[in-house]
This record gives sequence, C-alpha cells and structure tokens, in this order.
Amino acid sequence: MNSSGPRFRFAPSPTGFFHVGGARTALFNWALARSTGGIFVLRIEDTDEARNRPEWTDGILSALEWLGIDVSSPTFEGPYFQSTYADEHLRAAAKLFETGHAYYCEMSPDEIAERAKSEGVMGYNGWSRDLGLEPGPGRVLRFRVPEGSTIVRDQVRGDVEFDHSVIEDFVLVRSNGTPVFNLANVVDDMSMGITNVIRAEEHLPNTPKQQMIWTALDREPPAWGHVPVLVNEQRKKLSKRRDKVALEQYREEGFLADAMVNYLMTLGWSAGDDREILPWDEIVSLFALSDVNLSPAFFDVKKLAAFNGEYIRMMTDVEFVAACDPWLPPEWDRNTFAAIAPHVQPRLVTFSDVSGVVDFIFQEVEFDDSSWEKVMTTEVAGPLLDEAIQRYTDLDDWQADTLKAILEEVMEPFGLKLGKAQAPVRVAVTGRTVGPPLFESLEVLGKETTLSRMQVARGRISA
RNA sequence: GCCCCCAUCGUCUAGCGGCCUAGGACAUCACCCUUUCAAGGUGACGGCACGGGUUCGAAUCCCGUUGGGGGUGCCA
Repeated sequence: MNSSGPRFRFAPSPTGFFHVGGARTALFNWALARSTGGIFVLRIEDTDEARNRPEWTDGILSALEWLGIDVSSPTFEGPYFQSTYADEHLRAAAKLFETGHAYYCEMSPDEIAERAKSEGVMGYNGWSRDLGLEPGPGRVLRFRVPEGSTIVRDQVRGDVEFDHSVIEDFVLVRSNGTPVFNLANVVDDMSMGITNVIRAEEHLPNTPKQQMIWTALDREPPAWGHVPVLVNEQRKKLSKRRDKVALEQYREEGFLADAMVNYLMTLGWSAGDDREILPWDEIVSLFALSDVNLSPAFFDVKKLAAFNGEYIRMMTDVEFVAACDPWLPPEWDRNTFAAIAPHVQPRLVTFSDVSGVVDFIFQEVEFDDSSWEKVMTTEVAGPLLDEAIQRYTDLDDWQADTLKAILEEVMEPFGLKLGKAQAPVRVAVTGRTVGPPLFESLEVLGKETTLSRMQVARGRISA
C-alpha cells in the first residue's frame, strides 16, 4: 500500500448497471491517480439493503476493466465493501456521542413533520438536542451542528461557504442501529486513508456535513472536488428512468471503450488546444481538476457516435476485423468477411451495424421494396441487366476492376453514368440501393452467386 | 419555499483585461471527390443571456436581474 501518494476513491452503490456518469467520475479519479502516482480505491457502498447483489459487484469490476481501469495494477486498490465496516461506523458514532458532537433523538419522521408544520419551520429543528437521551430502541443519533459556517475548499469550484443555520441536525445512525451514508462514507474515507474525494456535484450539499464529521472526529478533511453532473437533452441530471445511461448498453451496441473514454473525458474538460481526440496517456498527463468546467454537460450520443467512427477508422485492418468478430454470426466465413472489411470500416458508426452492412454476402438476398421500386422499374433496368449478365457470364477474370470496366462498356449504349448503371446490378445482388462498393462486393461474392442473383432479379422484373 | 452551484454557436468546448472581426469539434447545409452510401476535402450557417458598474480598454473583474442545474430523506 502506497502511504505517501494521494489516495483517490470511487464509491459507487451497486444498482445492477454501470451509469455513464459514474464512468466519468471513475475515469477522472483514475486519471488523477495515474498522473500523481497515487492510488485509486474502489469501495462498493452497499449499505442500503435493497442494493445488495454480489453479481452487481462483478458488473462494476468488469465495467471498470472495460474502461481501461486496470483492477490488477498497483494503482488499483479494492474493492472494499462498506457493509463490512458497520462496526467501525458505529464506533465512530459512539465517539461522536461521547464527545458531545451527537445526541439521541426519539422523534419519528411523522412527529417531526407535524411539529415542523405547527411551528412553521423547515424540517427538524433540534428539538431533542438538550434532552440528554441515552441510546435506545427507536432512537436515532443526530449530529449536533454547531454555530457558524463551514467552508468547503473545492479543487474545481473554489471555496464554497455553507451557513450552519441552514443545515439541520442530520441523522448519523438510524433507529434500527444502522449507519447512514454521511457517516459511513466519512468513516470509510478515514480508515482507507482517502486524501482526495472527487465526485459529482450532486454531493456538494453533503460536503459541509461530512466535513463537520471529519472535524468532530478530530481529523483533517480530504481535498474535495465536485465535477458537474451529466444531463440529458432536457438539461436534467441523467436518470436511469428516462435516459440511456447504462455503460453496458453502449458496449453491447458496439461502442469502443477507447471512444467512450475519450468522449467522457471531454465532457467538462478539454485538453486546452483544439484537439479532442487524443490518446489516454496524453489525457492522463494533461488532465487537471482546475481545468474542469463548472456547468452541467449534455451527454450527446450523436457526438459519442462521431468519436466512435473516428476510433473505428483509426484501427488497422487486422484490428478492425478482430473487433467485428463478436458482432458477426459464427457461421459466416471470416476470410470472406476480411476481404470486404476494408470497405465497411469507413462506413461504420457502431459495431452492431456491421452485420447489416454485409449480410447479403452471407445469406439470401431480400429485396428492399423501396429500393426495387426506385431502380428496377425503369425501362433500362431489364435490358441493362441482360447485357451485364451476358458479359459477366463470359468473364473468367472475376475481379473488381474488370467487373467495373465491363459494366462501363455495357452502360455506354444506354447513355448512363456509372452511378446510374450500377444501381440495377446493386439491387439485384444486394437487394438494396446502398452498401459497400459494388464491384468489390461482386468480387467477394464470386461469379456463380452474382450471376444467379442477377438472373433471379431479371426474372422478377419480367414477372 | 430555503441552501448551493452555474451561464461563450443547437451541443461539447477554447478564451483566464488589449493577440477576439470570439477559435475548434459534433450536428445542419452547400460544393468538390466519387461506384450507391460513407469516408475525405473546401466552405457556409451559428454564440459571449440581460442590465448596471470598474477600466484608456471587457466574453474575460464586481453587483443585480433573468434563466438553468443540484440539494433539501432514518437513499446513496
């Protein structure tokens, strides 16, 4: 364990999927841990009993791995589980009680609401503060918020001051004896030696409370850093109810981890020059909290897609073919695919689209109605196909260049340009008006299949 | 309601008092290239929320207004 460098942490609560916002927070922490020679601690905050599935932890780990956060590297530490530290949380609670920083309260939420209403105050107003209650069933432990104010020194937003008069005596331990987030979080950070807490802005209002606990426990609070939240098109915080936030979903749709990582890092941060596509190592060396923006950023899938296309085009042929593999039906011949792959690479946005682009090579053609309507109902389609079929039938040198040259000869009497002339052949062979370059496709498809498809299509025109 | 944060093209951002006639990227549109569609190239469109200050000089500093966001749990 590195005891000298800074110790960052990422503390997600398991929910069954990995939130893209969480991914960004994790990445920010990871980048900082890397560039400072520090440690990235993973702590699963599983104290809420409703959130407690062992397999969800595996999901978090594999999501982190996918993002390039190497859980087996010396920079990584954990995972720790908050639920296993309940004793420590309670010990801290007892200490706070003993030192007078906390007190017991037996008012139920209903009672509090009632009394607040009748007295015209906002929430809990410290009614049990000086009752001197001892611990007991049905009693919660509350923090005694002192007079004054707390200044949170935030590395991304500067100093933020909170007046204690607007912070009520918050609960540390529930009436059932379990610790609440604010307490558990702080105690864990203490015992794990956390020096830097970098998290989303939604935690900023919690921070004065947590800082008060640090101080009450006689410890120096960590360096805070609250990064802006990610929002949807309506500028609301990304929520799993309404928005597509599961990292796993993007992964399944064929987004590249590198593209996702690069994109996420540019949300609220930029390298400073005019580049946004840049390798992770460079991001690490350039990233600084002081350069992080202060306003919420829209998670724009369109731009993510653009990044993805960019990353796809940066791949070598071999890398591209390998990357496509999981998205291709196992029975499709990989050598055949490799032959056409260079032509599909610049046309792909996500890998989930790949099979739909080349399917005609591996399976029966299905004629797309509107494509057929568009090009096969013209007067030239039939005669042109007849001529092309005949010329192709006599051809032995079945190569893209030759196939193209022949069609150019064929089209001449019709007074067509290649763009128009290739259309009937394309629809005949692929079923659609759009697709990979035609003659290269025909070459890959082979003479026999090409010709039989052209003949079938020719017959269909007559019928 | 109260507390806190924020405010440059539609979006993500550069800008940290003069280099700004505000730069880049995505999206959109046009043209070029072209074997359809992409990719690529060129270009266009488009922004400092508003009002006061401060200053010789404000996108940049201060105040206010407006707008947006976050929080306000015995959730995390």
